[in-house]
Amino acid sequence: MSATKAGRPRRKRAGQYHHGDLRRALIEQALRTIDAAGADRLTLRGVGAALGVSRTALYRHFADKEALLAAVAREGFRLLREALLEAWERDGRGAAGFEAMGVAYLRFAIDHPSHYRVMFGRFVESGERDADLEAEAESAFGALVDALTALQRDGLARADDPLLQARFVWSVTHGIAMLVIDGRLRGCDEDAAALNRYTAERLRQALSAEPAPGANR
Amino acid sequence: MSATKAGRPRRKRAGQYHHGDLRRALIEQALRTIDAAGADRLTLRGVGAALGVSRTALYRHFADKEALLAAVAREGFRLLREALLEAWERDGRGAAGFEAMGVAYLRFAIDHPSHYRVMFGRFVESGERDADLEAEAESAFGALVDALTALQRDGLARADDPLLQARFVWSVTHGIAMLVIDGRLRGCDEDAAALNRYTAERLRQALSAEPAPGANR
DNA sequence: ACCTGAACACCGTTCAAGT
DNA sequence: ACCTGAACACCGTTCAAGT
Repeated sequence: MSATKAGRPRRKRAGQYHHGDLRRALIEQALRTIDAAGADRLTLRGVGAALGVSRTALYRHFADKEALLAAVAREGFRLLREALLEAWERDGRGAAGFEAMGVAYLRFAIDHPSHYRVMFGRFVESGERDADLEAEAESAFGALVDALTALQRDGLARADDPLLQARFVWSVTHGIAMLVIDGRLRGCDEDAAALNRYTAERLRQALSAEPAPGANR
Repeated sequence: MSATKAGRPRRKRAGQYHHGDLRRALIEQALRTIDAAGADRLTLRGVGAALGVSRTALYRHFADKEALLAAVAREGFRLLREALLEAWERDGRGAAGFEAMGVAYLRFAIDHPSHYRVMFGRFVESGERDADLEAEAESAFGALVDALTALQRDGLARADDPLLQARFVWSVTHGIAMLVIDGRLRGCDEDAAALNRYTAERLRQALSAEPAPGANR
């Protein structure tokens, strides 16, 4: 729109570095590359080139490649949390909403397998972890804890430690997500659907108030 | 011992390439590096140097770096399968043996987190997968299917499709393993132990023959 | 402040050449 | 057959210099 945007697109004008938020643009470009080709194929030089920016411009906003990946992972947990909350609330904050959360979780992993992989499996040996990333992951996990607490209040789930219960549920869901995006279920669609159905049943049984005989409480 | 081993250790003797099985040595060296520093830190040049061999010698035995990693992953599934079978048989091929398998699985993941990570999470975008690796992974999974089949025969588990049931159990265990080695459980030891205990209980409940009323079968 | 361009120390992989 | 050494096309990262 503005006159300063005119001129040859390949040519850099003096004083015209980059439009508004380069940091944001870097994250989004990295995410595009990761979704399209996987995190292994991500190069800082490629990200810069795609944005028409020098390959060292990135270092003004990120300490190194790991920091960029941490930002991408953080963005993933933010999107995941939003998807979980949306599903939970849309389907009535009850048993149906809880199952919808599970579906939304798997959908996220299946739709963005490379992004999902960056969110986990990083920082094994790094020792130090990004505090913001940690907080965002905890926040997404919190959506699950809150849902289970609500279910317990309404007598729809065993009255166990919600944190422990949430970790168990997360383990199951994360495990399925990994098996699916690793392609370890052969007849992909059908097998995955069957596993989802079976798991939902088993989870219902595992979390229901114990009906077994002999328990005095 | 032999006279040919004498001489300067840094100096290469003419005609003395490498002792017996270089392929095996390459896998084991790669595994050492991965266990010590993580798969990200693995370089082919480093592996060659550690073995006193040129950095291109590797290409006589592996097509590329990915192929070496596939061999390392395959070795992992072999070791995992052995650990699972050993636990299952040692503890009596029953309910106790089944729980021992779970413990052995988590022990493997915790003792070799980087190796465990290489076994999963690879080959997202590669398309083609190593057939031998696939077979070894299937074989390890088979140990779980066999155990569940035996439990069902003895009336110790619901009579569901063993394959589906095994996938569910694997998902849970894999999910926990990932949470633990990602360091997502804060008070590492204590929290992990509590989660293991809780999960074992929930799994018992989820796999027990359904005691719910109203079922006519 | 933010960005650039050259430079450095690495990679994986290829290939003609040695034994 | 198996291994070597030089070479190629890449990386991430640093840094003095520009505006």
